[in-house]
Amino acid sequence: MVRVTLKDIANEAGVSMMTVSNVINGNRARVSPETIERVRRIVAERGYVPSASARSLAARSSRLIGLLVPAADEDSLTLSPHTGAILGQIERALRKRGYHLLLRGIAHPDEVGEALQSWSLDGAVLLGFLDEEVDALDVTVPVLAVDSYSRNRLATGVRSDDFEGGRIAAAHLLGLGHREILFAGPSFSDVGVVHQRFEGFRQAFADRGLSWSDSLIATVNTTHASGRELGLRLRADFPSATAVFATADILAIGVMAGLVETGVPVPGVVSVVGFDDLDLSAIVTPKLTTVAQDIPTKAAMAVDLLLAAVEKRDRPAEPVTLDVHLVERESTAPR
Amino acid sequence: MVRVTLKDIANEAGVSMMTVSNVINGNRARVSPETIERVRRIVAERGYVPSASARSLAARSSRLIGLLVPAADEDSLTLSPHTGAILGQIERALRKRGYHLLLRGIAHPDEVGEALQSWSLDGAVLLGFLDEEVDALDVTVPVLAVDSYSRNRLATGVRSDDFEGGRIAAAHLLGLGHREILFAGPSFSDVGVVHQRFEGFRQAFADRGLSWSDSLIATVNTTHASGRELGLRLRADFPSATAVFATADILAIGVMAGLVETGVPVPGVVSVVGFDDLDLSAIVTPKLTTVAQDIPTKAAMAVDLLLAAVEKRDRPAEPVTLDVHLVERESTAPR
DNA sequence: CTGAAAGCGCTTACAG
DNA sequence: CTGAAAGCGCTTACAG
Repeated sequence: MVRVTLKDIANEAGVSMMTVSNVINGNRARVSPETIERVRRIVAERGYVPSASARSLAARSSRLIGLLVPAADEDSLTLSPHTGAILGQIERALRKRGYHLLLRGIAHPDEVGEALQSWSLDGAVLLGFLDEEVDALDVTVPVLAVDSYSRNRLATGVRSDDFEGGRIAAAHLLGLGHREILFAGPSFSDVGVVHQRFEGFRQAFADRGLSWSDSLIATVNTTHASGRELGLRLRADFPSATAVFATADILAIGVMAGLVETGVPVPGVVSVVGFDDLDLSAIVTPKLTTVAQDIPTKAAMAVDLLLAAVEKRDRPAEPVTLDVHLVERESTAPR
Repeated sequence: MVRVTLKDIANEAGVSMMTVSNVINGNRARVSPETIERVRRIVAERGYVPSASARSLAARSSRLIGLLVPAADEDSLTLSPHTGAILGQIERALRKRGYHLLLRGIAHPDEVGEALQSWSLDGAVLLGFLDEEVDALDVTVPVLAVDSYSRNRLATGVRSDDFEGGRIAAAHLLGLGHREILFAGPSFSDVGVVHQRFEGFRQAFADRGLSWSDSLIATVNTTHASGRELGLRLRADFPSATAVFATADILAIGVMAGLVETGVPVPGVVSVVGFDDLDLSAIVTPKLTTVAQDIPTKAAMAVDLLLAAVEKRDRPAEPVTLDVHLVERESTAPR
């Protein structure tokens, strides 16, 4: 099986390779309509597919975008439900614009540069990296970090309005009469997203002239398992808490599971609010009240901003912040 | 920013490009230890990263594997929880073996060939295609279809023991005293996986010398929403049914939701068994009894078989079938 | 153990 | 509107 090449098409059409190239790349102004027609027909007949590697070697552009996701050394990709949801959307947006997607797990930050260079990627979307990792990035092509608050000028961020999300979550619970509200999430010295949600959370107290006891913080991983553990020991460790704001749905769902296991009804005794609005969150019992992010828009925006930078051969534009809203379901009740 | 090339390294090391190439590709036998050492050092110092497109143009191999997933025209990828789980594992297995992954949504079957040719992919994993689509495939590089029973010699299949899975699901329900068991799944004229599960399901009845009324089939999509709809109308449409075997967990969970919404307790009045053992299935209420597939092994096996074929420049080996087992949780009870 | 030459399949200026 | 030449950064035989 030998490959059909530009030269084959050119020979058969009786024109130069250049002309075929122009037809294929849609430089219509440079070729006569009849030639275009003839070349098109032969391309279709012969089933010619241009070689992307030859093209990317000769041109400056590969039309390949990396989707880079952290991958602990021995582990598979961190494909949380949230990551999975955004991934599918990104592939689609890219495909519609004629780009291909290289999916790559990153075990060590240095691999980012290697991944970019190796395939001459035109750009990359970073999904799930810590701000400090994004800060340290030194890249030569446009890069876009999802859910990042990094100040690195080489990587634009796209994220939801995490501050506002934290604020409305707390405001909702405060409105229901709760005052002792536990903030549960990963350590946020290094995760801007969580930090923002925390600041918004506190703002809601301030807005009401209330103070919030900072002993009501639980530092946990963003997993169902560690949420469950927290739920199991909640009454022991935080006896005064009547409500929990968890920084991710999967975590909130774990907390509910742990609570219920120890006989604490949700929302009867403890109310729980999450963040994300996963599909899952409307399925569990009780259905989770949560701060909804617009994931399709986030993915579309990420691709738009990144490709704008790629196509202008420019650095990415300003960061973008997307609206969030509260979805009230069954996991919260008046105190 | 100009790229560091083979030639730069060769010049600096005072050797030919060929020698550098040999060092980089680990042809150690062809270069003296001192030269290797010197070249290695310079490569590290200069941060040289080989150009994958140049390499794949010159060599026969791109070390790029496609992960092809159906994508309805207007939709994003069909990234079900099951697909998402397997995807992360595949990326990891490939990365460990020095391959890169191109993720591509396929809107029309013809795009498979185009995707393979465009980037000179060394091979591809097909995830979630119908058997009839795999049947029609005419490819020139090794291809591996996950969950396929296609007879296409050009595409090897890897799947769980779906027949056995259907059998143990039904045997479990029969053992609990159920006799009127609904089979709920997608139309299986074209999906071998579902067909196999159905045959196993019936086998369990035959094993006990029982007959099964084939009016107890519900054809539904594999989504939570259509499961819920089935749950809502279950008592009306199938009044005799005391148990449901759904061919996917996400579907089973939807059925439970619909049932509970109409006041039918699970497993009090109706028992439900799923298939997959998603993370989700241990989280929902009641926790789902299901047939567990070994997804990490399925992914690893897919990659192993595919790369064996790629590296031998051969067609894929024989199809592989993986064991399944029943995970008893809370959604089933004696009749 | 090491190297000079040809070539992979395209695109990019530059001419006409 | 069309083309001949050079070159992108590698690897593959083939020599020595």
